[in-house]
Amino acid sequence: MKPILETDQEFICDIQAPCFQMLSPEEAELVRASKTQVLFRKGDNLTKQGAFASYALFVINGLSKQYIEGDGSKNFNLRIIKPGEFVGLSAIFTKNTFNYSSVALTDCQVFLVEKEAITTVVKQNGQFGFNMIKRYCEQNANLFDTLRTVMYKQMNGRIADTLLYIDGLKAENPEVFQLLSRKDIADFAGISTESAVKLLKNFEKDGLIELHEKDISVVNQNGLLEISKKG
Amino acid sequence: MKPILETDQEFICDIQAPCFQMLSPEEAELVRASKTQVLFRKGDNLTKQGAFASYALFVINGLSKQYIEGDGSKNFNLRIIKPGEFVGLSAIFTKNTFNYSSVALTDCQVFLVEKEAITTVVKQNGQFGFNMIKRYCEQNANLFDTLRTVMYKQMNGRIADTLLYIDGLKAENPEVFQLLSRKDIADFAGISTESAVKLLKNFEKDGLIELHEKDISVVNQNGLLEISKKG
DNA sequence: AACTGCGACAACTTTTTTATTGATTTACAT
DNA sequence: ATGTAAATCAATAAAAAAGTTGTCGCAGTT
Repeated sequence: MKPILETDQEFICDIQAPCFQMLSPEEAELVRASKTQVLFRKGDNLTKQGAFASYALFVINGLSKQYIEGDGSKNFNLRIIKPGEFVGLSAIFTKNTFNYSSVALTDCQVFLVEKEAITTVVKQNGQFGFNMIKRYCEQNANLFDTLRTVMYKQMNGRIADTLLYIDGLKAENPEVFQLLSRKDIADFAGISTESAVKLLKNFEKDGLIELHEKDISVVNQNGLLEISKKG
Repeated sequence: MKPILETDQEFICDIQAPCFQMLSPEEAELVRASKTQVLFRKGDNLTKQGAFASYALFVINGLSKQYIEGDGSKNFNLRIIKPGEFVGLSAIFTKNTFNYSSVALTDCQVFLVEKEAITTVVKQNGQFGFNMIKRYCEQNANLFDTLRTVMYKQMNGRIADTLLYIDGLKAENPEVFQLLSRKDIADFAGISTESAVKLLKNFEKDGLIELHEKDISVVNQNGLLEISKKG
């Protein structure tokens, strides 16, 4: 009888991603030894806000969304996680719980790498550490932008930001809008679902975007940038 | 500004569950110090098969289901997890990955307790260890039963087993059937959804059960037991 | 070869979820 | 007080998921 596979080990049996290319053979071996590969199905949680985190996740393929949970069921979407990105890095060096949740928008093949392996390698390999820091900085900058948006902009500016952000992912992932509901878009903008629907219609009427079922095309990017700037 | 709570710390601020009553004040303190409380919303994964496990979960309230994932999207449901039960114990003493997934059927308030705290307490406190072993044994026995069912029984017997199992939870959780889809029931019995639907209809026709929307009442328990025995 | 048990597929119905729209209310800012 | 931004509510429409049913075919049994 064929044993039931916990993860599809054959699918990607080694560390191909560019981010791991700079590791020495020994370091690669260390990571390899303390990693496991998991297939998260569409809808599965990659991380749960508040749960203990003894590892970081590295996405090989598939898209997921990262969000913070508030009271009630009001979530705020932070970003779309793309292949080649880490999730849960923050849990490694500081807090030992995840400070956000994330959920797979499509099936996702993911490496889990234990904390110790990452910290060891970072300490040994400056280039790898540098990359890690760079990722942190980018995330940080994005968080500041998000915070600014939430604090100072109103509906129009927020949804414009959201549309520009997601549209920016469309080149690599043409299907990205199809994966998101109106509620998801609203949760990115931090507004109510109904408001999001109405604003999208307005934007379409104003010739800024086009709505085809769930897909959205940005027609007038400068117009959206304008609205984003006005706030 | 009110800080965003990661978990509802106020909701249950101490360890009330009977299972923790036997701990000495120091032991309780150890557990308390290395625990965190998380609200898993309906549909959230409590555990993901194959992911690293550095903690066990203790369910305070809410129901969830535990299942193993195969290839494709064929899941096999193992059990309903009730308040007062542990999830992921197996990951603590042996393997450091979860060997099953579980998902919240209702919102679930859950303690996560770090591995080390549990092992320490078990080593110190024989009574607590004894309880832990007892839980293991029960789970083990259930797994053997399940295995037997899967190996030797056919559809009728399997679905009878499933109905008897879930019906047994109804006293404490009258709504349990409403939380399960026909696919869920099929996945407990290890048969196709369509077969499950047909068999349920047959059982109703034969006066063994009654179907009201999603709820199911066992009318003739002995009949089901009979079918279960016949296999 | 005929039979049995059961999954797979297809067509269809029902239920649930998501999306949409207008009307109303709340909360600030002026 | 008045106006504006945006959430909430309620009603409906549309889309997606779940449930149902009949038919077929495969794999083992007899």
